[in-house]
Amino acid sequence: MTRLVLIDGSSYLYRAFHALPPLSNAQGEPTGALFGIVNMLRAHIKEQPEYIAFVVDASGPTFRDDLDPQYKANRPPMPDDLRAQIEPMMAIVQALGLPILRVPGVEADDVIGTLAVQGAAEGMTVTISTGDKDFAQLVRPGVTLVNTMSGSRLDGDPAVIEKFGVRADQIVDLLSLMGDTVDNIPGVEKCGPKTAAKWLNEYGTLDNVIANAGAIKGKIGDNLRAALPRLPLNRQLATIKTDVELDGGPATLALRERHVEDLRRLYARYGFNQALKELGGAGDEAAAGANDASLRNTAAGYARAAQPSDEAPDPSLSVKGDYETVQTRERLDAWIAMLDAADEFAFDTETDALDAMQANLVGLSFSTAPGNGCYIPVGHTYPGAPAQLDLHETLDALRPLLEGPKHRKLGQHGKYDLHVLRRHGIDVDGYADDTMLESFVWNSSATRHDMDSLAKRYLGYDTIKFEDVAGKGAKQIPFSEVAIDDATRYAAEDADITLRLHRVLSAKLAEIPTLERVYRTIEVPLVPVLARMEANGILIDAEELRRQSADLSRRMLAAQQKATELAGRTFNLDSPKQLQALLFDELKLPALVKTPTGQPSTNEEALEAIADQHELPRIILEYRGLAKLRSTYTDKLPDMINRDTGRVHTSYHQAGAATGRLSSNDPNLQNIPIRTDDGRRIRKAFIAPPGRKLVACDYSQIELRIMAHLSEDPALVRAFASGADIHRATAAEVFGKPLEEVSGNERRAAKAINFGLMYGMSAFGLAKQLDIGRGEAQDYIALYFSRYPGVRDFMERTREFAKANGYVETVFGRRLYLDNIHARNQGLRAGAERAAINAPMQGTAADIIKRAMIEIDGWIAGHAEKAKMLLQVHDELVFECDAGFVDTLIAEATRRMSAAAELRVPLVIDSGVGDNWDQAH
DNA sequence: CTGCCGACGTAC
DNA sequence: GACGTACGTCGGCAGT
Repeated sequence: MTRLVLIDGSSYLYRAFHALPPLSNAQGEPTGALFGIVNMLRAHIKEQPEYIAFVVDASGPTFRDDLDPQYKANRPPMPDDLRAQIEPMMAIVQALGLPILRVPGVEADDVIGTLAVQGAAEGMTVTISTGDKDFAQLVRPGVTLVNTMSGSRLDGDPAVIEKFGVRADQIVDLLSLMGDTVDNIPGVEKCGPKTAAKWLNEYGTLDNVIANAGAIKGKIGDNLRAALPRLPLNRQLATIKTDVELDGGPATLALRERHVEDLRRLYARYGFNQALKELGGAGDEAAAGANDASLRNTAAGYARAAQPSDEAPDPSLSVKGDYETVQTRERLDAWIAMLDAADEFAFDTETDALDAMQANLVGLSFSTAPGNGCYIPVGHTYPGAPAQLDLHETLDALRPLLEGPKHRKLGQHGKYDLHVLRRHGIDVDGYADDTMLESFVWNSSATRHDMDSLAKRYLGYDTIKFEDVAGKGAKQIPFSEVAIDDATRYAAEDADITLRLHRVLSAKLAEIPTLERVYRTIEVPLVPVLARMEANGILIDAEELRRQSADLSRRMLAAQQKATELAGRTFNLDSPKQLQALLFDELKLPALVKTPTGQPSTNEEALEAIADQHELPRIILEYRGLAKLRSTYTDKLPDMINRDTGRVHTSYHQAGAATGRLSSNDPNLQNIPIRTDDGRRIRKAFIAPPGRKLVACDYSQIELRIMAHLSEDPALVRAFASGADIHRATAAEVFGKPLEEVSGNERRAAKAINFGLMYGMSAFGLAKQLDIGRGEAQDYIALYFSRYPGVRDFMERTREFAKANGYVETVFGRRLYLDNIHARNQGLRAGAERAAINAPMQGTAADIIKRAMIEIDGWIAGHAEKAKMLLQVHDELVFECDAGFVDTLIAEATRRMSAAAELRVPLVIDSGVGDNWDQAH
């Protein structure tokens, strides 16, 4: 078979630049992207293809620019550090003997497409080497796609379908629907790969999707219809040409002799020592293809890496690793020696369950350098599983490394591993970096910070997925039953990739000192604090909840019977759809509120609006309230009690909310009811054990205080300084009367304005909130701004900052990027502006309480028997402590909470004590 | 039976 | 179109 390799130089250059750390040579010239490219090229040459070409874009416009002036219009200019690597790259490609193709007026994509089709037609085996997914459209018999950076390979329709959900011949249609933000091609709003694939699987082709656009329901259907005129153009832009006029065909692209002296000079200049070493046997073809020994887990590899004086290990971040399964005491000791010699290493644990408070350890993995890694199985139990090291012996041997602060430990979501290890007797110290948190601080707007997503985003690397080794759904097996070879590939890769990610992300954070500081002084120290709070858990009175459930059930049944009677038939009160049919079709009640999808809503507001016309809406509201409490709280919480501890252990998600807030899940203890009497009763079931008390300390009006601080509004700052009830003071200010003459209604209005402002509320929203006219609401707001002009200026400044910079920041420098701040879509843009106004306040509050938690945790460590921190609810901390320690705890905790930030207004803490959480308020 | 999404409602 | 940030439950539906 004759082989033809077509290398997409432009895509690799960009991807290598962004995936690799900003390396430089001894002269300070940037070499990161170059390094990735050279490794990729050497891998291809090693295969000795007969024909090969390195294809790059020529400068100047192409036919796509003629089709759409906006094409690639929002591409940022090439970074200088990347531009500087182009000439050296071309020189090395030349010296390696690769034909370079650069065709004016034609994009590299189209050159590659044309040559691929010609090559396949001539019977060649064609490999397209690229980092660009768009090329999947060219996969066909004889044409394979590879990405050496991620190791992925598409060699036929089954592989394409697995990756994209459609056949290769449908890829263009898929891309047309999705659009491409990088190339500035607008697709169907909200239509990603999943939706596009779904449509194509249903209708086959883009033309058929267009023909049936009327049949697609919902908002996404509207989006599709709105995009229809654009789609044919998208298809033209997305289609890679296969019929470009070229001077020569594939047969003119023979791999030439390499120029050893040039290579030697170039490799030396850019510090590619490994490649240089392989040149040693000049003319020896085998040497050129030898694997990079420093990346392999040979005994020699360990010895080299174990020498601190040795040069840094090969920093390639984009190759597949080579991993060892550690099954003997000798190999364990060898790894321990290597870990001990490293300043920092990445670790990961594998367990048999997702719940860190229940999971058993199945194995551990470690990595000390990109590409290396080991997996130490200690708990695989399937029939025929090979002998493994003893769990306790292994942990004891690793204990000095893990429990000492000497080595910097890196993890991805390490809080989980800290829990697992603690429950197996290892108290980790020196947990120094967490890639999930690095990613979160770097860009909190990104929704996913899991390792698979980060590897893809920052390394262009496709990781082995959990389901690849353990299956999914009903067929999923616990990790303890995964074959050890599979487990090693998966688990050691986790540690390896964590380490590589850290190299990339820590370099990024270092570029922005405020972010680095948020990460280093807030997020990283918070990890063990949260782990301790989660481990503490809170005691639940299950009997009390059962009684409440029974009471709720009784009242639900009564409501249900009444509802059936009123409706004249049975129906499911839990079904908005059935409710909608009953209320608006059968009973002909007016549908005054619509859901976001345009359906008549049956939500609280809608039912309240028609409650004076029929008895049923009121009954449904009654039922809803009861059902919510029972299903979400009184029935569920008793099930969440941990069998071993007898307590409920929530899990705090540290990278969950873009503003920097924590979130809580399994169960969510940050939304336990408090506003209604029925709901509030649930808090009576959160209790302290005999002889102990629950203490709750909360920041009084912290976000409004932050608004006063940020806006520097004199009247608002003065109001807080005076210690007055802030809503009353606002009412007095706005309505122009003494504090004591403010009516209840005026205070309520002022409170609504205060809160509404922080959320970017409009007059429309305020009117709805207060059930007043829109004009009246507008008057209130105008009056408010005339009294607090600093607040209006602050809001305007914040919007302007967001528009100019694309992000807003907290007092401590945490950033929130606002992707939609320049959106064409008015609704999206307005939403981003509201988020911009809210985030500095919500985010600063989050920073402050996190700082307080770290300080309090440090103090409480010396009193661990007497007091424990249990819960955080955004502006509140809940503790459990000995009855005789309450006063000390309140004094010490409130002092630290107040001192967590120096603002222009005081930070006031309210506190309460009780036998349960209700009393403690 | 499983997985996903919309609707709804709880918290701060 | 109109109030920011979360999470959990349920019904409904598509697919296995």
